This record gives sequence, C-alpha cells and structure tokens, in this order.
Amino acid sequence: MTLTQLKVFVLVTRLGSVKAAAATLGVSEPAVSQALAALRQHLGDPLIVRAGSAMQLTAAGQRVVGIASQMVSLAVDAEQAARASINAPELLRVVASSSIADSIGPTVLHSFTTKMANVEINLGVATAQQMTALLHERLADVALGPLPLSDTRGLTIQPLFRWRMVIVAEAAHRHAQHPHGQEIEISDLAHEHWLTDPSGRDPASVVAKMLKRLRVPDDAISVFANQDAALAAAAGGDGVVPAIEHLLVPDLAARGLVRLPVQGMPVEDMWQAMTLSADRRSETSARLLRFLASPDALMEMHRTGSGVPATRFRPPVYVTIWSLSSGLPRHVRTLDPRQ
Amino acid sequence: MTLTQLKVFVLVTRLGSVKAAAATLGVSEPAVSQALAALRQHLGDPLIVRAGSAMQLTAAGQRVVGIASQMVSLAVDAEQAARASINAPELLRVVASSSIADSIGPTVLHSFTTKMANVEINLGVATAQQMTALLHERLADVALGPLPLSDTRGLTIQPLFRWRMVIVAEAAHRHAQHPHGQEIEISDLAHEHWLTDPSGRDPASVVAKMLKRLRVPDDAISVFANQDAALAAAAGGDGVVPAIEHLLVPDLAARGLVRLPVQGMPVEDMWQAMTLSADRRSETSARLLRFLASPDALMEMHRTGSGVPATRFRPPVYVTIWSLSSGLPRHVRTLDPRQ
DNA sequence: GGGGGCCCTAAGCAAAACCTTAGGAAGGTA
DNA sequence: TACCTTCCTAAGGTTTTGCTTAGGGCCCCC
Repeated sequence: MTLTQLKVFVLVTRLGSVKAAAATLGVSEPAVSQALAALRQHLGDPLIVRAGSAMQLTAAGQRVVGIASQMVSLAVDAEQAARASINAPELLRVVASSSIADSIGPTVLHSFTTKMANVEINLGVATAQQMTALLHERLADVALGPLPLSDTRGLTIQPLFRWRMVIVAEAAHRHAQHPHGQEIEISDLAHEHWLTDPSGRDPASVVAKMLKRLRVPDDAISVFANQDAALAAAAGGDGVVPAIEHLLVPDLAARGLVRLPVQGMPVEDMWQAMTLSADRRSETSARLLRFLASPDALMEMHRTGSGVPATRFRPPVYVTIWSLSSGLPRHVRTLDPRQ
Repeated sequence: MTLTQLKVFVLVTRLGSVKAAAATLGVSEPAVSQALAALRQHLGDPLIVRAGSAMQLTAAGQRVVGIASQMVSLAVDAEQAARASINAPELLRVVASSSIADSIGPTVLHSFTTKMANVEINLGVATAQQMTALLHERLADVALGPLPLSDTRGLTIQPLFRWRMVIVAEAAHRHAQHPHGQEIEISDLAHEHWLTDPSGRDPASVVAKMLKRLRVPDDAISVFANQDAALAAAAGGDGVVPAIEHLLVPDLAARGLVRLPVQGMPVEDMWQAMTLSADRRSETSARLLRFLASPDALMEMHRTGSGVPATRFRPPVYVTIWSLSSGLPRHVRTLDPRQ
C-alpha cells in the first residue's frame, strides 16, 4: 500500500473512471489500472467495480476511500508543514482552464505573488471536472475556470471574470462575405471546421456546449495548444474560431481575420474562482480569492494582451506553469524561475 | 515520501533513538538511518537531530511527526476496514514480553479466540519500551508485560497476572550445598553466571532490575531463546536462572535442578495488560482486556504447563507468534494456521 | 452482430525503495 | 587521551514501484 496507490484510488472514485484519473494524473490508463490492481490485491477486495457505464464502490471501497482521502490530504499537509517550518515559499497550486492559463492567469497570479511575500504559485491546466476532483483531494488549492457540471458541494465558488465569446474567421471566409449589417444564423456554422484551444474539449466550457448544441462531429474540431495557435490556423486555411473577445482586439485585422456577425453573439460567460469551502481551505487560498475580487485584479484582467511583465520576480516568488494532461509535476513553461 | 519512511520517523521520535527503532522494526540500523535520510531530503529538513545523548525534533520535525503519526494510524485503519468489509477475521496484534509469549500468552490468547468468532491474533515479542511505542503508533493493539519505565500517559494499564521469581541452579551447584534451612544472600550470587530468557534484556523487567542492582556485568549474562533453554543450559553447566515459579513446578527435580534458598525470594511481580486509552482502542482490544480480567482467564493462566491445547482451531481463528527483533511481520511460529 | 469505449492483463524496462555489511564521524565518558 | 556508543555515509544487492506499449475481454449502443 503506497501513497501513490491511494491517490489513484481516490481519484478514480471521485472522477468515476480509470481513464479520467489517468488523464488527471498525466499517465497512461494501464498505469492507473495497475496501481489499482496492486491496492486491490493488498486489501483483498476489488474496492471499485464497473457497474454498467459507471463505476461503483464495494462495501470495503466505501470505507477505504474516506481513509485514503485523509491520508492523501495529510501527505500534502506534511509537505506544507515542512515547507513552512524552514521558511520556504508557501506553495499554492492553482489549476485553470486552458483559456485562462494562456491569458489572464499568469498575469494576475504573478501580480498576487508580488503582493504576498514568500509565495510560490504553480499554475496548471485542467478541465472543470478535474478541478473539482483536485480541489477535493487537496491536490490543488485554487481552481479558475467555467462553472463545473459536476457536483460542487463542499466548494466555495466566486465570480472571477466576465468575458464574451465571439466567432472569428479569415477575412476571405465565405461567411464573412455577407452583406454589411446582416447577421449569420449560428446554425449555418454547424458544418464548418472548428478550431479551438484545449478548453473546447472541456464539456463544462461554453465553447464545448455550443459545439454540442450544433452537433459538430468530433472530426470537424481541431484542438490547438492555445487560442493564438487556433487563430493562426484560421488565418491560413478555412475554419472558424470561438474566441475570447477582449484578448484579440489589437491584431485581428493585421492577421487577416474578422469577427463573424453571428446572431446572438457575442455570448457572455462568467469564469469562476473555486476553493474548498471556507473552513477547509488554507489562509493563502482565501487571500488569493479576495485578491481576485479586488478592483486591482479586475483591472488587470481586463487589460488586454498584457502578458507577464518583464520585471524581475523577487527571489522566492515565482510562477510555474504546468499542464495536467502532460503530468502534474512536469513544468511545461517556467516564468523566470528565481531571477 | 513513503509510509515506511513515515513509520520509521515516528518510531525514532517516540523511542528517542535510531538504534531502538531499528530493533523494534527488526532491521539494521543503517536501514532506519537511510529511511530517515530519504525523508529528510524530501522534506528539506533534518526533522530530528542529535542533542547530546538524546535526539531532538526540529521545528519542522515537531509539525511533521504528528501528521506522520496520523498517517501511519490511518494506514492501519484502512487495512482493518478492508478486512472487516470482506468478513476476514479481525486482526488483533498483541505484543508481550518474552516470558509471557513463551508461557501463558499463547494459551490465554487462544482461549480468547475460541470465545470470539472471527478474530485472528498475532502474538509478538517486545520490550516494555517497544510496547509503549507500538501501542501509541497503532502498530500493536494490546501489550502484555512488565510495567514500562517510560511514560505511560495515554495508555490504559490493567493488572494481568501476579507471579513469583525464583532462582534455579543445578542440584550440584555450590550454592545448592548450603546447610538445610539456611538462606543465601542474594549478593552472594553477584558473580555467578546468569542464564535468562530475552526478558532479561528488557530494563523494565524484574530480572534485569535485579541483575542491575547486583551489578552483574554483561558478559556474565547469557540470553537464551526462552526459559526452558536457559534451564536446560543450567542443568548442564554452571550458572543460575531467574525463573517463573509456577511454570517449573513439575519437572525440576527430574532435570537435576533445584531452587536456591535465596533470602528475600521469591520476589513477587505483576504483569500488566496495556492498550491505548479507552476512547482510542478498538472494541476488540477492550474485550480482550475484559477477558483477561475474568476468572476463567485467571484460572487458565495459573494452570501450569498447559501449553496450547491440541484441539483444532475453528477456521478463521488462529494464533500466530512473531518476534519483534526478527521483524514484525515475519512469522516465527505458526500455531495450526486455519484448520 | 459489429463497432467503439473502457477496463484489464502481459511484458519489458527504468527508477526508487529497501535491505545488507563495512567503515567513518561526532559526541559522551573513563 | 583513548574508548565506546550512536548515528551517518558508502557500496552493492534484491525487490517493489511505476511507467510504457500491445493486446484481450466485456458491455453498451448502433
């Protein structure tokens, strides 16, 4: 019985599938399945079994999962306690939707670190479902993204940022040729090729919901690393991009792109900031949420294309970006790690 | 950070030495030292350091040890919960002094299992100091032995069995030649060669206390696997044996041995039964303690040389004996395992 | 009945955990 | 000062974890 095995079991239980747990941990499916098999053998019980399309805990599984969850949580506590005792920067693990991680996330989180001495922030990418699981299992402290579809009991949710989705295509696109002032029906775009950032794969995102409503088949959707890459692809070939309005103002025309005048667009949506409920989150998490609601932070999030400022971080304060699907602790991009 | 490392750290802290923890876990000293080193590196703090002759927790160590202790405890809970859910026999881990494990322990514990359906008892050997540590860290459920010298806060202690220590030597021993009715001074035996069972090494035992009072040097003490082996050695060569009176009545003369008429002998002593305090011990542990105080159990313990009855155990009920110094989970002697 | 999605096992491999014996360093003690 | 105890590191081994790719079985749904 290892902590890794317990973590796997808890995640499988919470996410309801081996596959989802594997994606969340950034490992292959057999890796999760095997960890589970080892725990099953050790405890002499299947713990969790397939029941049709879902998975269901056995009697033993129900008892063990609560204990396992506590152990995973305590493991985090132990590391935090050790960190705190030696005056190492407190580690705040933030997960965000791909859109946020690529736009306002780094900026506003960096801004927070400059106000809070001795805090290190890790920023990772996750879907809304993964966010709830990671928060509950104390594998993340704060989550930024769309309102999750899954159960949000036990979480504190606070509005983060109101944004508007628009549809962008190359200027030469046939739907861009409509007579001036005349709007396109959104249903006219059902058979287009759609280019999105990874958030388009998150069922909780507005983009995914729209694509589902339009019944766009999977093979008509291309997922790019970020919105910028999707826009670059749209400028080159055919395809339309669901985009975040305030992030693309400056350079649209210069790149040969236009906003399509779609009826009912732009669609408004609200990103949320989430933590565990007030009594179970850390003081620093609470402070980040308060900061995110402050006028300073709001202003910063509305400032377009700000990116990460070039100023040096103070030594113990830095932001790291990692991507969930490529493994939790693997640093995908590191922003000026300690000077 | 592994559960093994945490268990090692907790034991070192509680026992106050790497050496004692190694003995308790039945591994070499470097094994413990290395586990500690790995945890130290992982958490970035020494956790526990030498301070003169003792060891002292660092600030981080103080915070972490409590969390680690909980985790070790929860790991036990998880295994017990799984066991209970699949109707496997509940595991009751009993540690006892060598004397008890070789005499009344197996008998009375087996008797308990016949009264309690679906209980499996593991009986191990430990010193009094190890007993307190094992109870606190939930690595044992019940301890039977002398009153520990160390701190017993947090433990429930109940009298188990009153016994008398006598001194035995071969009939030809010079001290056995005293005129009839005349007693020997105990101090006359200070320069004898002493043969004991492993309990003689436990500072909390009456035997060790006596040997210390007499200032018997280490090389004049031979430790045998059990009292019987010590008696066998005494019958062959010179040397005296501190023995448990009621266990040797039947065959003394037949083996060429006599009780020495030592002044102040026999010495009375009380063995104790210990668990965690009432609110933190399992229901089954409490039940065992109640059973041990019952007239039935008392009678059984006074019945000499009873040994383990030849009757078959009911399938899910069996007693295993293991020895701490040879590793906690390694079965040294298994009594009729299932069937 | 034929995909397709999901979970599992198998096989092979790298890394870590965990154990040992041997010997060095640091402290207390004679 | 010398010795002893205790803890640590070094070196070398086996076992366990933990990951991958490949492929089989099962269930649901079309």
